[in-house]
Amino acid sequence: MQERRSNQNRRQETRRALIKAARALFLEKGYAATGTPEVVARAGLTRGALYHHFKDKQALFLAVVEAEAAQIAAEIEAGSADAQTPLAALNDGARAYFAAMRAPGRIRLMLLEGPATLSPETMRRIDLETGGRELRLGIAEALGGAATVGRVDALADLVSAMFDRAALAIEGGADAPLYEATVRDLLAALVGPAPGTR
Amino acid sequence: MQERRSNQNRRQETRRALIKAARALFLEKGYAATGTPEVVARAGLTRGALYHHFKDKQALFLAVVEAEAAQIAAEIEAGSADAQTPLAALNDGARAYFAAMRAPGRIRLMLLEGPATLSPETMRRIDLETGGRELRLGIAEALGGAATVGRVDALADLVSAMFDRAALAIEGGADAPLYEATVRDLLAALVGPAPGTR
DNA sequence: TTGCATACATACAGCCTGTATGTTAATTCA
DNA sequence: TGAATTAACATACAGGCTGTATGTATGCAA
Repeated sequence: MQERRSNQNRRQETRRALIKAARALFLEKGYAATGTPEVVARAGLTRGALYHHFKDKQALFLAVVEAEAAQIAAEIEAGSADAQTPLAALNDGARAYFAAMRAPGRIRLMLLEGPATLSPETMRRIDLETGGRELRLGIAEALGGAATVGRVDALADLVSAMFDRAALAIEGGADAPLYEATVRDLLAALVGPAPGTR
Repeated sequence: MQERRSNQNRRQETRRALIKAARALFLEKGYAATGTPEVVARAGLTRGALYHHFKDKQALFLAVVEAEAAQIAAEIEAGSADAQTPLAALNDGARAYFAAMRAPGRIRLMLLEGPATLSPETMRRIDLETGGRELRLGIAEALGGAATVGRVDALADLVSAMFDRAALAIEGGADAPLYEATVRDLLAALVGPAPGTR
């Protein structure tokens, strides 16, 4: 009664099982507190399989973070698809981002351990490959082409930092509506110092 | 030929030696890559001494981070002491902060591993106990009492996040003048949407 | 000076990571 | 089709690190 599986399928399934198990544990206990023996036990495999598919524990962590980033990006896109104006899209995106970041463990994974363990550059790359473009485009559009590319990038980076900090503060028990409103106001002030936003 | 030292002095000196050695290694190689054997070797002590003075490796790390925060706060205060207006003080403070963060390893220590290893709440507490008040006061003053306390806190937090991200980006090779200018403009827009800043 | 507490040093147990080696199943190729 | 090769794992091992338990000497207090 042996299951007959192609190597390709086998490989794919094993990788997924490892990433899934690791994701659950990294979200629950964090990177350092999660041992590879625990991961493979949960996946019903052995450490041999893990180190066959991933160079080291960090590579597994990277795979988990990339998958999570894609998931978060999808949630944000779903939440900001039908906005009328660029500013509205930014606001909807911000709301969706905060909602997505409420998932347990995500903040530690994506905002704390990710940068510390993988490097900010890696996180930035992942962000740009997944959801970060949206923000950059939104800001560029909202600024109406009145800014250089470099400036848009810098602004998007700084705004993204504010989003992250707001999410962090909210998880830490801060006044969520206050932070979200403050972010909204900053966005409005930043993007269009013209209309009567105040 | 025995040195005759009081227990109080002995204790103080040992603690300092441990923190100094740990600081050097944490700055150079990071928290996870630094082992306690290496720390005590550098300090000319043994692990027994370390675990006598600190509950665990994290407690030593906390001591290092607190000391470093105090040092950074001092550098910032020295660099922004003689500003004329609140906005000028904020700008000088920002400049001094960026300068302070250029010290090798500081960004990893204070912005990456600190939050990840100790928790953002702890880092926030340390920040408020050392340099963070300055920023809050500066923003409150610049806003001219037109905002609630909670709002000032949130704003200060978000602005501080921008500072951090800018420092991070600059260390990562980003265009430093561009980032610093963008931060300055954001500060100006935030504080006084009145003057002809553009 | 006698007894206790403090400041360390030494020794040990447990865990974890990464690698080396072994085994089985799939794929390739003659 | 069947032998050889390689991929996909499992098992076993070495080294290092953390935290604790235990031992020792020195300061301190009565």
